[in-house]
Amino acid sequence: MGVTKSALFTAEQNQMAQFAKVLGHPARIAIIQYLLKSNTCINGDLVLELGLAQATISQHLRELKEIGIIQGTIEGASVSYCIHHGRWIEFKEIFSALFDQYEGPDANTCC
Amino acid sequence: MGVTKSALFTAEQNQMAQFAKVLGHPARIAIIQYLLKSNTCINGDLVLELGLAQATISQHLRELKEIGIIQGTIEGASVSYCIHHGRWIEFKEIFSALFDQYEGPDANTCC
DNA sequence: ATATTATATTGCAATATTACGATGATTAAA
DNA sequence: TTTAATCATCGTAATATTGCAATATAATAT
Repeated sequence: MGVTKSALFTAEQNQMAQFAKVLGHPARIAIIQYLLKSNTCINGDLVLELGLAQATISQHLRELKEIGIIQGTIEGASVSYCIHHGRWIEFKEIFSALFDQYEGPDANTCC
Repeated sequence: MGVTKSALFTAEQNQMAQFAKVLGHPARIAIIQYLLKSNTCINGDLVLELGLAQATISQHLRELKEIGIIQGTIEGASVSYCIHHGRWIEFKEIFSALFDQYEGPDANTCC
């Protein structure tokens, strides 16, 4: 049916999945990496850097913005994007907690 | 066109995106969390826990297995799943590195 | 005012994902 | 051996995602 049954899961599970989903495209990973390196960038920078069409980059930027991991500021005729500090920390902590929860293989019960 | 242009990105970017994509569904987050709590589980456990059909759970387990984050062992008539230690550590480090790369907002250049 | 630059949005085609019933394969129990 | 239990795979319907050309919007420059 193609539609995720979000009602079966907790708000936290849905949020984690939504964030992971946004990172689940190499263009969006590349945009994040570019921002980590350059602090800011505009759509046009990414068009040159990634080799995708302007409309496509704009769409990826929107998804990153919607989940809150980046923010955009109008700067004359262009829009300057950067990492959203608070949101970055928030997701970092959520996923660190997940990763740290793993204790390592249990010799008795592990398959 | 619906097909990701993987050729435009580095192997690392594609790998990170593929892993994030697998985590990008609440059922798969829930499966991971269940495994973190119980060490092992079988398909039937998850059907009861999550409320999705057996075929659907099986499909999600396959995706987690394909990326390597879990492994399955035949245990009589059932299959016992658990976290794949090495792969877990590998992804943990890749994503920790990404998250730690962020230095915080730069007052001069940040938007 | 007009042209230029930069980005967002719309509409569309191709492909991918999600979910599940039905079916098949395998093991254990009766 | 028949039955039940467990899981994977196939086929299919509904929906989502990806990518881009065309167009719209907004700011700046001429």
